[in-house]
Amino acid sequence: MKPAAERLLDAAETLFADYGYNGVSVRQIVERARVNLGAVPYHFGTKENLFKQALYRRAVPLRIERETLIRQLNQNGKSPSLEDVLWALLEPALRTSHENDSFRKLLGRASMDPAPEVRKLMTEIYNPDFLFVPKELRKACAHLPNEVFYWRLNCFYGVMLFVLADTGKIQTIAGKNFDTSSTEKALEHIIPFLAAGFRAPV
Amino acid sequence: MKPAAERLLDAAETLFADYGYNGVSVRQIVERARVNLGAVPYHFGTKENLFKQALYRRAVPLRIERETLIRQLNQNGKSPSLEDVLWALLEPALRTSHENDSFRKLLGRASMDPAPEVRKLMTEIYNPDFLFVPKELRKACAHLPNEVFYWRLNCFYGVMLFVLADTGKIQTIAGKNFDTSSTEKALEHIIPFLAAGFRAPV
DNA sequence: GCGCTTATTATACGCTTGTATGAATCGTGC
DNA sequence: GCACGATTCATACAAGCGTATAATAAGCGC
Repeated sequence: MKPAAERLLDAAETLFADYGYNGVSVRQIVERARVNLGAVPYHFGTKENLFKQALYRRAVPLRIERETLIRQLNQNGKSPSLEDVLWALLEPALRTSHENDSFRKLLGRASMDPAPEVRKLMTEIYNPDFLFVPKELRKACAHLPNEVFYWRLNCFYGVMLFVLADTGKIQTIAGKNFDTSSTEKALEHIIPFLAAGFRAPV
Repeated sequence: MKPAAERLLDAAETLFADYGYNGVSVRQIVERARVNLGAVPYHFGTKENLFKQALYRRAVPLRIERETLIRQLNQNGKSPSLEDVLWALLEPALRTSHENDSFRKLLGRASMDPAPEVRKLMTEIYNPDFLFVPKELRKACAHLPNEVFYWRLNCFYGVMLFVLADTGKIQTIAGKNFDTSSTEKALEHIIPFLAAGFRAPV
């Protein structure tokens, strides 16, 4: 059996993803993890820190992988295409997430969670991305005026987060046989959409 | 001074928009509304119903307005352009919302709130849209295969909700002088992006 | 197999939560 | 100006919350 701290992280990941930070109590987490209530103060101190660790456990490696991918793309000599950049930005998140449904949702939903504790953590962990992601996209869209670029970047984030969060809205409309579980298929559809959007005439 | 029930709805709208359903207590709402605690059970019964009424108060008129706009578009004889349909679908939500920041956020964020109570209400109120919105967009994108269309519809919802929710992410990146408060400007940038995405070659 | 660190347990504390209720107050038709 | 329905009020309740802690158990180098 996994150690208690790890089982707590697993349970926290799933529950926070499904019900949000304020929708889950510490007692619900320990019950799912089959762990004593005192284990939370012992291993993590506070609920907020448990949430933070559950997020960091996967988000930090993911961020590093994304940066590595982009670096490789740039090392190839010539400047990468818009599609390549979009792919490098989206693929790690989508793949990690499709290997692990809970974390995909957690990442997507936490990015939109208005709770101050969550917002604080998200800007903390994604401040490096705040500088990195736009910079790479900017290079691939050098011709766009600033204002236009930022509005389109806004659209990019919207699409990315909505796909990650996986609210099931599309299934409700398209029916159960519509499949969103394949990373390749998701990228195959999303990237052309976004690329066309970024390339739209001003 | 406004009656207590209305002030409760106003306070609920703002607070739920900023902190989420589970991030706000009834006591915080009555304090902001300058109303006695007992007024909530008296006028609304439960917290959940207060949330529901705060949502319905503006969401129902908005939905009706959207449907009217689309109907007018179709009455003009020839079938409307993709841009026209996108405009009719987005404009009421964005305008209502820019006249009332709280409700914009509330609508966008509630759409992504994972709390079961919220999900229940959102599908309840937006079931008519679930049939309506896609049908209109589908007509304007008749050439797309089903699977492609639904993935692009997914992107559409992502963009719409992210713009509504207004998380401030773009300001963090683009700086304070980047303005998202103008409805016209928002539509002017979002619609070409989405239209190009829907028109991307398969 | 003793000793010491690390982990787990049961339990308790003070506080906040949503909701309920009976008494006080208000507004208004007569 | 009084009576009566509609509202507002202070207060109470049980349940759940996050966190703390002292006692117990387990792991392990020696």
